[in-house]
Amino acid sequence: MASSGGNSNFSTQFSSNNTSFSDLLGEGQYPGERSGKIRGRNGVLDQIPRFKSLPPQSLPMISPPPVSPSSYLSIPSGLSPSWLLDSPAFLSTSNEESFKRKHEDWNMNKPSDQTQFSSIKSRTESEFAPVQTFSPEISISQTNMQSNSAPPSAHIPYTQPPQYMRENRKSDDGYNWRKYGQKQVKGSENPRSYYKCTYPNCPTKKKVETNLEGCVTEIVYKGSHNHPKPQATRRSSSHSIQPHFNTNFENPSQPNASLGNTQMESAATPENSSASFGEEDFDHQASSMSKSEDDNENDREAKRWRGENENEVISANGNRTVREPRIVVQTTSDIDILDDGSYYKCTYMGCPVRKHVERASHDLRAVITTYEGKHNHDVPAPHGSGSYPPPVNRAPPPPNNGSLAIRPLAMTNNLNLATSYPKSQAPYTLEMLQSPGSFGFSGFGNFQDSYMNQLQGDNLLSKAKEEPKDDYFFESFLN
DNA sequence: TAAATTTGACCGGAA
DNA sequence: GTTCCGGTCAAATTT
Repeated sequence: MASSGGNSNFSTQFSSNNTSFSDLLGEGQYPGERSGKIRGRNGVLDQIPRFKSLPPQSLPMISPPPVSPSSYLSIPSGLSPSWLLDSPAFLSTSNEESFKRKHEDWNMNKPSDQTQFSSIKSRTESEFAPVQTFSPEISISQTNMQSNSAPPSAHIPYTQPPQYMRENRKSDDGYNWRKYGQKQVKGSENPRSYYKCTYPNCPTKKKVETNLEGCVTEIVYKGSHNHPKPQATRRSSSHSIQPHFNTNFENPSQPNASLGNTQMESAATPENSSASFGEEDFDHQASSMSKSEDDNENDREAKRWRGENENEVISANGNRTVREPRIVVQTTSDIDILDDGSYYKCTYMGCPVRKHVERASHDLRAVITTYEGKHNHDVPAPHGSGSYPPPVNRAPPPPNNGSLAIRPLAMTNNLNLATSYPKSQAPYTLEMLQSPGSFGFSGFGNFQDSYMNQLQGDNLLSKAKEEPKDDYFFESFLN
């Protein structure tokens, strides 16, 4: 996916510096890597985190702290990116010393008044730590941003400072997970991590597969929690606030489906409803949405206890695979749908499809999506999947082995295809659902209808509502 | 010292 | 019976 592009950007931008890699590595230690010794899976990875600690000197304005704020921060609506850029923590520093100082500032110098930024800062430290804790779309977007102007920020795989991992133990799904194993699955370059719910006697497990960039590509849940979600999920004092630039199309009423934490499982767990507006600072911003959020939260909580979740799919063997809330951002021409006023058009070259999304007058949560034309191409391939623009004739999806897993559309680096495509042209992830044996209960057709209805309902409402903001947000960064 | 992660080894099911 | 491979265990490591 973005690995090719991202890495190439990485190397390109990096080599463009006169500073050698080793110079940049210097004596600096990776924040959080106290010993300076990185236990990597291979030599390359061993070096990566060091680079993360020392941004190239010629990096532009957003000289990334352990993690590039632009990468990990989700900025709430109403919070201008330029405001962030103007904030002290975003002031450029060009050497290690200043970088460290800045990082310390982030850690130490809390503003006297708990501003929005302080909340963001706190969030950044604790949850947007240098881990790949975001939706793959974000990663891709990040890559795209890099390709345009942004620095080769911290979006580098694998190596997480352990203390950050600690903080990530409790993912944003609200449950506590303990990693008990990791495997390199054959046939996939993506390592798979195994987690258990730490709640006593809770049998729930999950497998989290991440790509080489550390982005979660698949999460499979096994079993159900036999306990309520631990408290203090939504109002986490330690994590302060989670100001998210919400593009959670799956749950439009969630202003803040949290990203971050355990890899990006937070955004991908069944309880991605763990919207985490926590601090007063953001309450007012969230207030307009909080009620519906709470209502939905209650509903989701009820579903949780019934073993239901609007974002999950239950396979024949009982596994639950969770659709991740899409964080989809348009940053380059590598998009499939462009905002065209209240209209959207497919960006595939020569594709005439346009869609019109309008809000239903009788129900503000419903939208009416009208497609004009028909796609003359297949679903765009994931970024870095080998070819882009997407080939018209793409290899069929891998066979479903019964453990139904909907791979995040994340890799697609575009608008959520599931929501972008007319029902008849749903991406293969949905087609997978239809494959014989891939689903173990009857009435799947209804499920799919429901699923699609949801996608074309709630999600599109959100999308229609959020896309322009996404554009504006990143354009603000790029300009 | 406790708690959590890492990672090589082991186990068991499937081919 | 053998091999492969996913899943799990548990000692070592880290913080």
